[in-house]
Amino acid sequence: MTSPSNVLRFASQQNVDCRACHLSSLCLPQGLSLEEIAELNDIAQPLAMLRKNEALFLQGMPFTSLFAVRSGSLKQVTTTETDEYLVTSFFLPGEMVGLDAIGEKSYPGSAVALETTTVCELPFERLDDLCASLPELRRRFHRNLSQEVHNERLMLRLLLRRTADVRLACFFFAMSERFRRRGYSPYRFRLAMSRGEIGNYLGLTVETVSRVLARYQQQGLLDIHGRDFHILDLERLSRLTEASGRRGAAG
Amino acid sequence: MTSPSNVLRFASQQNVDCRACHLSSLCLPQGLSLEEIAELNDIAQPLAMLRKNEALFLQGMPFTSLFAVRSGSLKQVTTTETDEYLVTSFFLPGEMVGLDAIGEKSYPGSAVALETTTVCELPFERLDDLCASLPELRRRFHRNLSQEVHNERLMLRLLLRRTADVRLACFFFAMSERFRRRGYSPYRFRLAMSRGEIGNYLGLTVETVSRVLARYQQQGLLDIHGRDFHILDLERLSRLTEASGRRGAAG
DNA sequence: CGCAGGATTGATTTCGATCAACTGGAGTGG
DNA sequence: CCACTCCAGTTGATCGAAATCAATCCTGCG
Repeated sequence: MTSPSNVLRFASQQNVDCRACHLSSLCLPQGLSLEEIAELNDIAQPLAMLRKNEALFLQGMPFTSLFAVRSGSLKQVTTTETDEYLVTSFFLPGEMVGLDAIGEKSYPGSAVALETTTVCELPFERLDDLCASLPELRRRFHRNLSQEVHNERLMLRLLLRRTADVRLACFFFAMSERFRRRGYSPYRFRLAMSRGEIGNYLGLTVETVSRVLARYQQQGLLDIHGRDFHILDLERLSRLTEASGRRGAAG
Repeated sequence: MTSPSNVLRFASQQNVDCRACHLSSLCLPQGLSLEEIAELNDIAQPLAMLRKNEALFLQGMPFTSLFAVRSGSLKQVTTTETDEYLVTSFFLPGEMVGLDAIGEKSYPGSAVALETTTVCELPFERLDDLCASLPELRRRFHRNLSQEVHNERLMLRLLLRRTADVRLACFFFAMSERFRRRGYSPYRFRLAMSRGEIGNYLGLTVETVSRVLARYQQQGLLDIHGRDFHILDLERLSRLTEASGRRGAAG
């Protein structure tokens, strides 16, 4: 249980132009006018840099900003009242961190870098103001939030009634899609998280993750070397994903 | 698998005043000024009435409105590509239906009445416009959406690593809280959904639900008669809720 | 009264957690 | 440079929780 050592060390020496944040690669600004994007960029803060195990924010810190991942990756973890350590999300480049904090006064979990990671900050106060004047942004923003609700709900509800095999297939398929959407190869990628973190995220033990991966490897579905994954048969993986669960039934 | 027979029959004969919707009992308007609430009420449509198994909207229908439950209750069900029937939520009086549709062009699931149910409609178009002019409403609204993300995420992620016992304890505890928050007794309530629907919602089979309930009954935790539930020992129920799960581990 | 669908109870099986031992690579220091 | 340690990952054996299969038992309802 490696607790994050430091918090949010801004690389303030490199006073990067806001546009370096490449907000345009985020889903939020799609469909906005150039002027609107410019306005949005204006509120974005310079890049911040995190090293492995450093936290972008800690659970319970007052909510002030959303963050866009520029490079690297993070996990979000929540510690429950019963001292359970739950990995609730992973964030890849181009994705938005902190959406689930908007309603709260404070962040509901800690965002911890899985490797060297850069992010840019979007002060929520200003984003909120901007929403008032830019209807398209507001709509985009609502859509983003809402899809988050929807995805999580369906995803987890499906996971709930899936075997370990299928859960992992879903995980890799989803990861593949996320890489594809951002313009990376959907077939080959490196995931910075450990087996334990994947297991935690999916509600499985390390041992089970390891065993299932071994089986996949031996079936020629994936080629795995440490944390480098190579999807050999995406088609079959996708079919596995759809294998119907076993639990629960009618309505 | 009882498929909803009809769709959305408005009781247009009873042309109720908007205020009858009692929007004030929803969480949304809390903290708004009287004027703001009035404006919000102005966009609310008259009551609609649904009989058991009638749908408020069907999965795939174009998204137009949110709905506030006035009396009765509903389930939301999603049919996946693999023809699985998933109960994704239950809605009680005072709660908001359709939040997870906001981002989409269409409703991601069908809302079906579990019993005779009345709702009032909030056309989203107008709510959205209103958000532009009422910052407090906008904030409220964001908060609502975001909490939905957060709750779902945590709830399901916990469920994922809980035994059947604990899942059901969570379910009843949550229900109890929801009734309490709306001013009803947190100890005695009738739930219109079947065992099968509860099981589906929690990712358990009917048999397991039945067995666990039997155990609870015999342990003097709940008193159960059909669909009437009487929580005898809320304290113990709450403690059960916190019993740490078994799956997954470190990070 | 009889029937249908929901609910309960029992027997068996299977999946994945748990416990435990071991491997291998990266980092450390003598 | 090699021994040692440490931790992530793998592999094996066992056990328990819940699904599955299979009868009933209610209970409201036409």
